[in-house]
Amino acid sequence: MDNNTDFIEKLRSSGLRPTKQRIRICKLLFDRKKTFHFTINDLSKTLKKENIKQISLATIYNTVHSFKKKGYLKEISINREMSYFDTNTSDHHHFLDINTNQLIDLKKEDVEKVRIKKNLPGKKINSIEVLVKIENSN
Amino acid sequence: MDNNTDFIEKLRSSGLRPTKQRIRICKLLFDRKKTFHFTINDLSKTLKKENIKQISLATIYNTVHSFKKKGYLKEISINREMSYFDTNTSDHHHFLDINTNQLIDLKKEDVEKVRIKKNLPGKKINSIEVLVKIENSN
DNA sequence: TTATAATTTATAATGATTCTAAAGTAGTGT
DNA sequence: ACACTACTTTAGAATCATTATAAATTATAA
Ligand SMILES: [Mn+2]
Ligand SMILES: [Mn+2]
Ligand SMILES: [Zn+2]
Ligand SMILES: [Zn+2]
Repeated sequence: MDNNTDFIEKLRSSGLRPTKQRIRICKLLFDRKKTFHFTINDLSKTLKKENIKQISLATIYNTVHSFKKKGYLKEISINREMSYFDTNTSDHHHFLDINTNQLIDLKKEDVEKVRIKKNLPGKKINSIEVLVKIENSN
Repeated sequence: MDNNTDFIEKLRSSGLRPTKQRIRICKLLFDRKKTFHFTINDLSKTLKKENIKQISLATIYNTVHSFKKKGYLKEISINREMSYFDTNTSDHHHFLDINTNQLIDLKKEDVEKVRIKKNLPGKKINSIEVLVKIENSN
């Protein structure tokens, strides 16, 4: 369980001044036992519900993108309508439930290592992303 | 090499009236030896270059989405900024060259079958998409 | 040929994201 | 504590891809 000092350190270490807005965002994102997936819209609504004065959208976007750049968040883009951020920054794949639009982590051991047999001269692999769409089986 | 009659048949068989706009789009998309990837923007620019009277953007969007719904095109969404359509409607995966933003087909034999070991009760797999990002290796 | 429904088109609306520039704040040095 | 400066926040405007609208055009069938 992190405390403010940890967040301040986290922000500082990535070149961001610890403002109260950024610390509130840190609390929401990183003060948890488990990692999770969220959209900017989710985050913005949660921040609004916390009564206090609301944080401007621009600050939310800027902060989330800074965290992404610093590697504290990963972005999982599904399509033009759906983009999730992920507090799990390890290398992993996802289920996408197309009935609920929920993203679910696949652990390393849940997916057999993906082997690519094709190789393009002058190019190397940067990353491999697997998205498994699931639906109700009824 | 298809001819107009084939396109008219293709349109008819999917419940679309063969208008000259749709036939021009068919020609561009399907009158080729090899399948390819394109964006709406690519398609729109190509259509503009063909001197003749240009086709409205709304018609381009509507037609492409109809073809997608009918299964004549697949959509490969990379992120909010990049969405490709694919005239290769078979089940296949992709390289994305992050230096050029080019999408490249991976054939079935280029990717070892992806095995998912996790299983959620009440859910079944709808599709598995693998995106392999590549970059200059120099 | 005429009637009807489908289609095309120009244009407006939408909505997520980014930009702007004015007001506020954190860090630094005194 | 105070003042200075650079960084940050904010509301609102701008952007841009996509979708909606509704009037004019066209394909089809009687
Ligand atoms: Mn983004
Ligand atoms: Mn689409
Ligand atoms: Zn995840
Ligand atoms: Zn393809």
